[in-house]
Amino acid sequence: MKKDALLDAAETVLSEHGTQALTLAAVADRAGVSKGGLLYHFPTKEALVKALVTRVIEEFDDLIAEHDDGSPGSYTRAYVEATFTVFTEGDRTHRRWSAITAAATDPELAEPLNEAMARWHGRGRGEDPDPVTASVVRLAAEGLWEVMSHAPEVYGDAELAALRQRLLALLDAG
Amino acid sequence: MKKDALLDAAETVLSEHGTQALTLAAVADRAGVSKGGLLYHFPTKEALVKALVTRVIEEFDDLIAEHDDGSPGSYTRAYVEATFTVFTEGDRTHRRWSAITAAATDPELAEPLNEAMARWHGRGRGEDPDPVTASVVRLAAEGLWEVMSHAPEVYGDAELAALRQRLLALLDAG
DNA sequence: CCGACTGTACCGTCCGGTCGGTACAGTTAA
DNA sequence: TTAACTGTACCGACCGGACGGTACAGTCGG
Repeated sequence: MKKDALLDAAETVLSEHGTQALTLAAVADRAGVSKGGLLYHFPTKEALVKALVTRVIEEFDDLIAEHDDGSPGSYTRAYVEATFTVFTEGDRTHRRWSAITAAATDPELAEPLNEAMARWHGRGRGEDPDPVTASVVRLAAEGLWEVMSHAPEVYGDAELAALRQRLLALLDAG
Repeated sequence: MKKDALLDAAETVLSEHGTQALTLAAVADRAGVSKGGLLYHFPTKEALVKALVTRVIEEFDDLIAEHDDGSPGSYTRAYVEATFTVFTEGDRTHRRWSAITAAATDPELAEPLNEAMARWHGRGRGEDPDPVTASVVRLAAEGLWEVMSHAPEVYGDAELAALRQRLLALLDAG
């Protein structure tokens, strides 16, 4: 779909030049389209950003689902695996994510993000054997996003691997 | 100092109306000062935001220091305590923090924040007995910021208390 | 011909930053 | 004593540019 190409362009602009560079003109330019053309598909900038956010959330949900075999307690494990998949992919998936969430700080733009957060970290889901341990593990994965966004030099490949192993081990021990 | 009053005003605007409401006019208005008066103290908006960020970082550093008794492995424990202090304070300290970090997504504005992140999560600091466990615990604390900002309903007082206890227990067991 | 789609010219607003000026509290010096 | 001068704090009108959004004329495949 053409919309996806436009969203791709928006993501590129965002991750290359930051939040305040995300203008309709810049996105249209990047997509090889005029501003009018862009506005035809996304009637407003808010619509564009909202689409950006929801797409990225869907992507991550899919990634979780790929690792979730439905067994009890499998969700938290899948969440961990999905997170580390993003960071070990040579692809800058996590740059995209960080840039997008940064762009969605304003009022209702964050709404889909808040909803996703509540879903990802909500308790009462997979009837974890040890819910507190599961929370700790999920929170650590969440925190990793933050640290990798602001100080990627802190965790190299080796540390990431050790971290992943430890988080999974915690789930097994719980 | 007058500058602190201006920063207070900026924080108020930020946490009440979000990032894009942070205009020089709004801050000046909130502080009961004209735009010119505000610009006198902070020659540019970037200077204002940077001051905002560094002040909040200092505050958190102080909070950590309050809980750090210097004993081996004490830093990570202090980091956890500082984090939970912020969330259990009736004060909306964490709203302020979230709002400010959200405002500092752009290029060099995030620099002090990145430096702080690297410091807070950098290994090789307190010669932790079990560095991986310490990392997990710090990351979980970090993740808590994110979750509390976007979905505060997920963790109530009871869950927070349980979480805190568990994180400290992990450090003892490590 | 028709509707999906594109391009361009333009508008209004908002916002960061500039600038000339004011008020006033010292300080100096005749 | 007082007039000239200086530095600090602050004011508010204004400017220039950017940016979101609109209007509208065109294009092109079916």
